[in-house]
Amino acid sequence: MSYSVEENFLISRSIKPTPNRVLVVRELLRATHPISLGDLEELLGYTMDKASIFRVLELLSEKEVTHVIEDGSRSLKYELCHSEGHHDASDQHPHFYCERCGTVYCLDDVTIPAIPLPAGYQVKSTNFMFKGICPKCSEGIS
Amino acid sequence: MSYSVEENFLISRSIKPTPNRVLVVRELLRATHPISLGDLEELLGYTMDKASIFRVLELLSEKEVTHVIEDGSRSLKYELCHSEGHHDASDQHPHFYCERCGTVYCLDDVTIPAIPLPAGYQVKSTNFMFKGICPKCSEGIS
DNA sequence: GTTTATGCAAATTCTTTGCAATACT
DNA sequence: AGTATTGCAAAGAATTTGCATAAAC
Repeated sequence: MSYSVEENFLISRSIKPTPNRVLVVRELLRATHPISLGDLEELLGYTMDKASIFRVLELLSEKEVTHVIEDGSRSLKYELCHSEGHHDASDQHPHFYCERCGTVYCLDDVTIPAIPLPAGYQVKSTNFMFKGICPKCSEGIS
Repeated sequence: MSYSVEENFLISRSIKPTPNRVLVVRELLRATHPISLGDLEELLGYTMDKASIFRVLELLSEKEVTHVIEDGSRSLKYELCHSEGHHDASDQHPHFYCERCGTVYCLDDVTIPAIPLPAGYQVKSTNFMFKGICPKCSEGIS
């Protein structure tokens, strides 16, 4: 008996793969953009209660498996970290929020140079957001 | 008859200085950190309705006189732009959100190097946030 | 049998709007 | 008079919690 991709994903991060967690992780793995709790409800066909989705996302964030993205819309968006298990420099790619279509793009290829802060600030995480119009909306395609 | 600092501030930005606007701007000018609508209510001794505060903040944001800061707390925070009238590079200083005391620091002295994005992204504004523990909380002073 | 996970309902919190009353020009 | 501003009340929207049931171990 073998595990599914989602189960492996969870087990490798020391999280018990319950049915709801598997479903949520499946959507997060599929997603090409950060998605909100409401997006997940919709993607799952409103078969899972939002409190349950909330608790899965809460757990994934606690375990540092997801990033939480604030993009200026009212709702938080989530995406899986690229690194395994912990936030690190490779996760600190910036995001781009399209003010027209609302999509959040992960600018994976954009590296943020090291930015020295004044003494005393202990940085745990970063959130770099660009806002404007995305390529698709610029072209009028989307 | 001369104008107050707050009135001058508003007039120079083509905003009519009503009593509420003057009071809100006074607090924003005094503030050393970005503050929320709730903070303003408290600072004003709950003499101004939150809907009124909201509309002043809305107007100031429309006129690009304030920045809106998302720091991971549930509430938006506001600060006056440093430049006059328009967002520009000098406003793009990063912020630091202290996860312990909730304070948002403006890292004015920290300059973000120019970060080239892939073709097609039209950047209108940026929001760079560091999160962690601030110097005061690190020392156990605050 | 105890712990963990889930769904339902509702509470919380923050933001935003409708509308009547007031103030300004 | 007519427009703009304000306060009060309530609506909206998203997040979070309490609790009872169901599942897992």
